Amino acid sequence: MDTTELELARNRAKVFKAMAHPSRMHIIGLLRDGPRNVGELTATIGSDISTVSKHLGILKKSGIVSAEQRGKSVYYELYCSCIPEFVRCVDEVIAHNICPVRPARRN
Amino acid sequence: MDTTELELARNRAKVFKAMAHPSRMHIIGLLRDGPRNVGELTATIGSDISTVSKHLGILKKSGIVSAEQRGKSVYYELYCSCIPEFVRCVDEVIAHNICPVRPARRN
DNA sequence: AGAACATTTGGTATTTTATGCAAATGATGC
DNA sequence: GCATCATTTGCATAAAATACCAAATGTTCT
Repeated sequence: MDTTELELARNRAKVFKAMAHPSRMHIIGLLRDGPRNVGELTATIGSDISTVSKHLGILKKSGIVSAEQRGKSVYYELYCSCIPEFVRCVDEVIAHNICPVRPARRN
Repeated sequence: MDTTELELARNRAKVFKAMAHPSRMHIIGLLRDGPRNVGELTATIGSDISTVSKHLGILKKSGIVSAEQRGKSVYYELYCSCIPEFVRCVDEVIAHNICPVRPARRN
C-alpha cells in the first residue's frame, strides 16, 4: 500500500497546522520585519504571554521559526525565506475566492 | 487599533486551516495529477465517502479547489497553480527540520 | 548567591474539529 | 415520473486544540 504518500501528507499537514491559527499567522507576519522577542510579540498580539509563548513553541517545533537567546530575551525569527512567499500565494487564493474568476474551462 | 493586520491574519489562517489535515493534504497531492471525483478520491484516501465529501467541501469553501459536474460525477480540481509550489516550500521546511542545520550564528 | 526580569510549563475548563452511519438531495437516462 | 448512481447533510460521539492563571525554570548582573 502507498504508505509513502500518506506519510508525506501527514508531515505536510503538520506544518500547515502549525501556521493555521490567527495568532500564529499574525506572528509570522510580524517576523517578516525581523526578529522579535516574546514580550514584543505579546504586546502586539494581545493574548496572555504564556499563550504567545506556546504559539511560538509550536512554530518552532515545526521548523518555521528559530529561536536565539540575546541578552535576557529570546528572539524568534523566520527560518525559511520561502514562507513569506507562500503567504503571498495564500493571499492570491483569498483574492480569487472573493472575486471568483473561474479557471479556463476545457471541455 | 490595527484591526487590519489582525483581520488579514485571520483570513490567511482560514486558508491554512483548510489545508491542515492529513486527508485534505493527501487530496491536494492527488489533485496535482488532474481533476478527480469524490468516489475516486475516496478509494485512495480510505475514509468514508461522506467524510471525504466534507473535506472537499472545506477545501472548496476556502477557494483551494473548484468543483464541476461532469456526467453523474462532480470533479474537483486545484483552483490555483501556486498551491503545488508552496507545498514544495513546506517540503523545504520539513527537510530543514529533519536535518537541523542551524542558521548562521552571529554573536 | 540573590534580586529582577523573561520565558516556559502544568493544570483545567471550554470550544472546535473529525468521524461514520443513516437519511436526504441532486443528476442522469429510460 | 421513476429507477439508479453520486454526492451531500444531519446527528451523535470521540478526539484535539485553545486560553488563562499560577507556578516553575532560566538568564543576567551585582
